[in-house]
Amino acid sequence: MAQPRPERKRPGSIRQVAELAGVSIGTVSNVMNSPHLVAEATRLRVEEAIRATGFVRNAAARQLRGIPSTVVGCVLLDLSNTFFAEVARGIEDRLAEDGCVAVLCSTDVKQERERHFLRILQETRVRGVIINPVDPDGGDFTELPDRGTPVVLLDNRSDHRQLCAVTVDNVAGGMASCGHLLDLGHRRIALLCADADVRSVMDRAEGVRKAVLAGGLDPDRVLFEIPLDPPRNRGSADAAIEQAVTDPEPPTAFLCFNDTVAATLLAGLHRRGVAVPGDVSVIGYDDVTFAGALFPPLTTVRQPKYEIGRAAAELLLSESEPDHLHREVVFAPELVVRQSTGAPPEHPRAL
Amino acid sequence: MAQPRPERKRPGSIRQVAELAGVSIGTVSNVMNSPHLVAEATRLRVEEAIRATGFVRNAAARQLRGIPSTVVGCVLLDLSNTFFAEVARGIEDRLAEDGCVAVLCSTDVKQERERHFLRILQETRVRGVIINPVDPDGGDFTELPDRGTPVVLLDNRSDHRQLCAVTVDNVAGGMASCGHLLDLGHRRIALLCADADVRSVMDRAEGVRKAVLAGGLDPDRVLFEIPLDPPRNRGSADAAIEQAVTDPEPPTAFLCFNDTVAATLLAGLHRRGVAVPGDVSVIGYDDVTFAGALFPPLTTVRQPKYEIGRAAAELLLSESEPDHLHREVVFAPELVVRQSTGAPPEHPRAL
DNA sequence: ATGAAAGCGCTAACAT
DNA sequence: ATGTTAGCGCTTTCAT
Repeated sequence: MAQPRPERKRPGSIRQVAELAGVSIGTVSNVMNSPHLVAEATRLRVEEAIRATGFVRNAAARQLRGIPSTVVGCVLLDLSNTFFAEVARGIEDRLAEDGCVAVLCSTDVKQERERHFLRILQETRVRGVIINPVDPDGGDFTELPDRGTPVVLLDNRSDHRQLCAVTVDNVAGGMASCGHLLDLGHRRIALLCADADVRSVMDRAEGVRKAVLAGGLDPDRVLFEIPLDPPRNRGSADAAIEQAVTDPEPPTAFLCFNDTVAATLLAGLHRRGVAVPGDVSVIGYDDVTFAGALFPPLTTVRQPKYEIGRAAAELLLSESEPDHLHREVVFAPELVVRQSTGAPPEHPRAL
Repeated sequence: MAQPRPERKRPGSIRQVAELAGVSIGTVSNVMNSPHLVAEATRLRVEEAIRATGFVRNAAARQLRGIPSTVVGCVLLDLSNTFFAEVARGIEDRLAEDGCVAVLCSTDVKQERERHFLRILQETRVRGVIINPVDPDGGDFTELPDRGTPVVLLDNRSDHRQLCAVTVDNVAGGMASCGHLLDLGHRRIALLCADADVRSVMDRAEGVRKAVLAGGLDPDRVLFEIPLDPPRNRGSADAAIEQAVTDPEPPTAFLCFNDTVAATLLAGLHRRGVAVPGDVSVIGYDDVTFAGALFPPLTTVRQPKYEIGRAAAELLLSESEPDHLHREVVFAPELVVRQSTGAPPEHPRAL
C-alpha cells in the first residue's frame, strides 16, 4: 500500500487530490463543500487522498470565486497598551467562533501608518475592518465602506456617518469617578490628565465637571487641573505632586485619567510618606491587571475591555448578513472601589 | 471632465481601469509592477484611471499567480499577557518595514486552539508562521515546513528540528536574579514559581540553582520553594507569605518568577507592615511596564520583549531569501536593580 | 452521482 | 511600447 510521500514543498492542489482518488476536481470540491452530493464510497476515497497529499484548500483561490475572506483587519492605536491588548483578545475570541482571524495593526496615532495598513488590508480584501481611527473626522477609513469593506468604529461614535460603532460611555465614567470622590466628602480635587487631546479623555473630563455641577458645586473651585506633559513621561507624576503640594489650597484627592499615572503617583506619594487614603485619596481609570496589586489596591473605573472587543467583532461579522443594520453599542464603565480612596482627613496635614 | 463615480460596492478591477484608460490590462499591470516599461503619457493616464475607479489590486489574485503573501501568522499563548503584547509589537513593526502584516492568534495553551489557527493560516497561505507552541515536542506546527510554510520558533529552542528560533537565555536570567540576592548576602530565599511546568520557567529555576551552586552553597538549604497553585490566582501570594512566615527558617528574600506575582506579594507585605527591602527583599521577572511604578520600585529581570519580536519577524522574513540558513537568536536577560532589594536585616525580626 | 468547462483578477511570457 | 493570452486553484453551473 505504498502511499505517495506527502513531502512536497507546497500543500497539494485539488487536482493532485482528484488524480489520486481517480475523480474529477469538481467532485473533490463537492466532498469539501457539499458532501451530501457525493456517494459514500467516493467520499471516503477522496478524504483519504486529501490526507495522503496533505492537501489544504487555498483560501486565495476560493476568495477569487467569491467566498468571503476569513481575515478581519484591526487598526488600533497601540497593541502594547493593555487596554487594546485586551480588546484585541475579545475580538480574537469572537472571530474564532466564526472561523475568522484578526490582523492587528498599531498606528501609534500616526496617519501615515494608518493609511499604510488600510491599503494592505484592502488589497487583502479582508472581511472588514475594526478601527480606532487616528482622526475620527478624516482619514482613509471613511472611504472603505464605499469600496465594499465594512467598517466598525472602536471607541468612537459614528456621528453623522453611517457605521457600526462600539464605545464606552466616558462621560459616565468621569462622573462616576468624580462622584465617588465627592460622595466621600472631597471638595478639592486634582485632575491628572494624560493625553488630554484624545476624545475619550475629553469625554471623561466633561463627566468630571458634570459630577461637580450635579453636586451643586463650582467646578472652578473644586477642580484643579494638572497637565501631564510629555505623555507617559515618568517624572511627570512627581512634578504633579510638587505642583499639588505647593498649591495654596492643596487637593485632598487625585483623580487620574489612567491607571499607569495613578501607579506612578502612588509610588511618589509613598516616597514622600504621604498616606493613602489617610492623607489623600487616589483614583485611577481603566482597571488594568495590576490595579488590585498596587498598595493600596487602587480604586478605579473599569472598562469592559474584553467585551468591547467581542462586541466589535460581533458587529463586524454581522455586516455580512443580508439584512444588516448599522448599530451602535455603548458600554457602561464600572466604578471599582478598592482602598486608595477614603474620606478626606479631618485635619489635613501638609503634604 | 465628468469622472465616473467611484461609488461601486467593490474596488474596481484591473479591467475597469484598462477600459477607462483605453489600454490593455497588461499595460495596467505594468504600470504597477514595471513602470519603466510604460510610456510616460500612458502611465499618467493609467494612474489617473486607477484613482478614478478607486482601484486597489487584489492580493488573492496576485497570490494565485505566485506572488508571496504579505501576511504572517503569529501563534502566541496569550496576547493579553503584556509579555506577548510587546513581542507582538516588535513583530508588527519589523513586518511593516517589509510591507507585511501579522495575524495574531492566542492559543491559551490549548492544542485544539493551536490546531484550529494553524489550519486557517495554512489555508490563507501565509508567508510564514511565528509560533510559541503549546507543546514544543509535538503539535501540528511540525508539519508546516514540509508543506511549504516557514516556521520561526518563539521562546523555544529548535532542538533537533531544523528551524529558526528566538529565545531568551532563561537560565542566565535565573542566575542573574538569584546571584543578585546572593551578592547582597541573602542565604535563605523563597522561590515563588507560577506556571512551573512551562519550559521557560523551568529554565529559570535551573539558573537559580546554578547560582547557588556557583556561590559554593547548598541549594537545599538556601532555596525554599513555594508553589503557586491555580496559576495567576489572586490569593496565592498571601498564602505564600503565610507559608514563608511560618517556616522554621523564614526567608530574607522572595524571588518571583514574574512581576505580577511580585506585585501581589508586595501589596500583601505592605498590608502586614513588612518593610521592603528593610525586612525582606523582593525580586521579580519580566520588567513589565508598571514594575517601576510599584512601591518600592521593583528590582527585576528584563526580557527584551520588543527586540525578541523584531528578531522573530526578521528571521521569518529571511526565510524567503534563496540562500536562507536556519538560525537561532538568543537574547540575554538584563538585571534591573531598583529598590525592592537590599541587604538582609542584621537582626531579622519576625515577619 | 459525477464530469466538463467557464471564469474570478491577476502576472508574465510572448507577439506585434 | 503595448496587446494577447495562458493559467494560478478553486467553485459552480450545466451536462451526462
